[in-house]
Amino acid sequence: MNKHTATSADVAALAGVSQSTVSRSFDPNSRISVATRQRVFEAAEQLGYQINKAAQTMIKKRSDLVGLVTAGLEDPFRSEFLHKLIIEVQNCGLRPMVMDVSDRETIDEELHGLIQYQLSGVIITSGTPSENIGKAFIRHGIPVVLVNRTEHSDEADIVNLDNEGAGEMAAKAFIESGKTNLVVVRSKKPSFSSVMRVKGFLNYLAPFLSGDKVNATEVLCDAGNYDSGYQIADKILTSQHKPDGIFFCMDHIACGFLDSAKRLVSPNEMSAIGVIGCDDIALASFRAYDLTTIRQSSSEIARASVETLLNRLQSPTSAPSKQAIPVELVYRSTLAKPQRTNIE
Amino acid sequence: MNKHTATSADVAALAGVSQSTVSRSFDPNSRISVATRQRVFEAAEQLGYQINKAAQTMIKKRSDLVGLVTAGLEDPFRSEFLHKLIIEVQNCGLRPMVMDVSDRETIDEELHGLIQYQLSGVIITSGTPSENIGKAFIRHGIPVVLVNRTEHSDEADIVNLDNEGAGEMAAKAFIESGKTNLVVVRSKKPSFSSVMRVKGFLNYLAPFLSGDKVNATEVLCDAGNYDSGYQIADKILTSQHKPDGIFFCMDHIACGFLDSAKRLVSPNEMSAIGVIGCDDIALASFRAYDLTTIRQSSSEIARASVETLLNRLQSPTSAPSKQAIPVELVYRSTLAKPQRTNIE
DNA sequence: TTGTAAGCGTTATCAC
DNA sequence: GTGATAACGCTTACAA
Repeated sequence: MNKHTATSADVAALAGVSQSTVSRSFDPNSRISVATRQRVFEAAEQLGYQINKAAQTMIKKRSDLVGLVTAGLEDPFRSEFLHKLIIEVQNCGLRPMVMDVSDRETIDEELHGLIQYQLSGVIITSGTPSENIGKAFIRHGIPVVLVNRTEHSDEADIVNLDNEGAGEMAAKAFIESGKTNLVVVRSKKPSFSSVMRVKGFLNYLAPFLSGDKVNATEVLCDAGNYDSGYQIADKILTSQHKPDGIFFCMDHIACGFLDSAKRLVSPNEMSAIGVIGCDDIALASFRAYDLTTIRQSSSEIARASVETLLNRLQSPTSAPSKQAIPVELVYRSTLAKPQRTNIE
Repeated sequence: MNKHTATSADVAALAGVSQSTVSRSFDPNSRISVATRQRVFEAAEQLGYQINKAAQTMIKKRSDLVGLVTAGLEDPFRSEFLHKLIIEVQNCGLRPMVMDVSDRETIDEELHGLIQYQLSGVIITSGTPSENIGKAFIRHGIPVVLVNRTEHSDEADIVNLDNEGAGEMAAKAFIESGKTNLVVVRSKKPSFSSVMRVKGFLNYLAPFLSGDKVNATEVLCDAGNYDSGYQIADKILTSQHKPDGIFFCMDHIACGFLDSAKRLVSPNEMSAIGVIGCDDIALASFRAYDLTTIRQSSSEIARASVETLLNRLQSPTSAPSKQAIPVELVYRSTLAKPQRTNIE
């Protein structure tokens, strides 16, 4: 019907009130007589009026958009995490604006462009963007939450998984199961998570290694995906010194390995080799794999990330927070839960 | 340094030009002397100036945001598709604002809220939103692209997969392989894609069915996921009349079925049963499954969807378009490519 | 090519 | 509780 979209002035005219009264009617905190608000709402309804967010943003100097910076969405864990983030952001009345920075030359430049949108905040879940870009946001008054990216920042809030704890947990599980010849596999390209996971793994093992009873090797595969796991199996299973416990920094790599292993060693032999993955993606629980793994709760991180952002919006000047979300060992068939522990 | 974010006026002051000259300098279509533009850019750089999108949107009456309406992101095909959409939207200088409408009571109401953002367009990939909501967008001048949702709309542009073609293709492959006792499995809850896939499957089979040589049964499983496929295997493989060809409307269901089948029938027996999935998600090519399937190119649909939107933005009044993206049969080990066809 | 000035549709600050 | 009125930062005629 109406050529142009209705504005608050149109509503005001129809309701027979001033434009500012219309504005107030849509603000729950404004005290307005019930009758007036009622009349305004009816007029608004009739005209199909919707607040113009651009105008609102201009005056409030803040939109209700939250930037979600991601990369590598082909990794199911990341994509699951993004999904959870989207839900969480929505649930608190904000709008997720997603930015994928995979394979981008000019990441920092493009990210800089987000400043134009007067975002309520930015949640950075990719390792790619430089440190500087976070600072640029903060300089423009846009809160930044760094997820699983770094140990420390004196400006941005931090939410991490307990990556190191995950590594330790895997190492502990192997030791408790009496495994002595251990391998830890991560992608060649170092990511914050994988490096910390390996670190935790080796740290836990350190005292055992010196006793010479246990040894541990770090193996690098090409990438963090199924195919790399498939390939790396040759290297691991045909070595002279076959391991009896393998920790993969990502479930996907572990699954590739498991499929590949079926060609290389007998089921019987394979059953003697403990395998632990990391993330607990959906695939890990499929019967074809039934992978023992360290569960990272994507919902928990998402919840914590958004909560952190909301806290920051409430108290913009408080000191940056930092938290690590705990992880959990899920026993499945690739490493059975030991009946009794071998160590105390 | 500067307390407040720099505006074009600040830049103008520093560059010694008028505010409108600054504005023009950032518009590639404006003709401005090289020297002036240079001077403006330097001043902008120095002040860390960024265009304020809210102000820009207000005057242009259109933001560069595109609404991506999704649901069921736990389905890997959907999540992969969303990923591709995000990339495509980014690549044409627009910004994806994602809205997940899964498990939402008040979908239409919430979607209505998107009107507030002066979106450049909305791409609806979920079946949940009602027809009306699309009309509401269009009434407000926001172009709508419907993806895999419906056969017809006289206002919105449509991009579909060739779902019916996919079903036909599967049926044809079975017939060519000499399979005669066929089953088609879809999720209990009807979705546009699965219903059309089944329709295509049965349509192609119709002439053979009447000859009584071939028969086909439709089986419903609980949901469109791995577990439902796992469960449905019992029903299918323990029936008196075991099928020799099964078409699953989603790869995920097929994979669950395949894992479950390993418990129920011997590998030898299983090798006589042809299985075809649909979508060609990453999982389908894993060695554990190596599933013959109908590939739907998520990149292609994403590309087509965004292209459709851009076309619409260029010519707002042209008649709504409709296209179907072709699909492709990928032979893997669950149904081998026949050497010669049995029919002409 | 550049400057001046008039909006765009809200919210916020005053009066009343 | 309500109504004027002044921003907010940009684009775009219109003038020069």
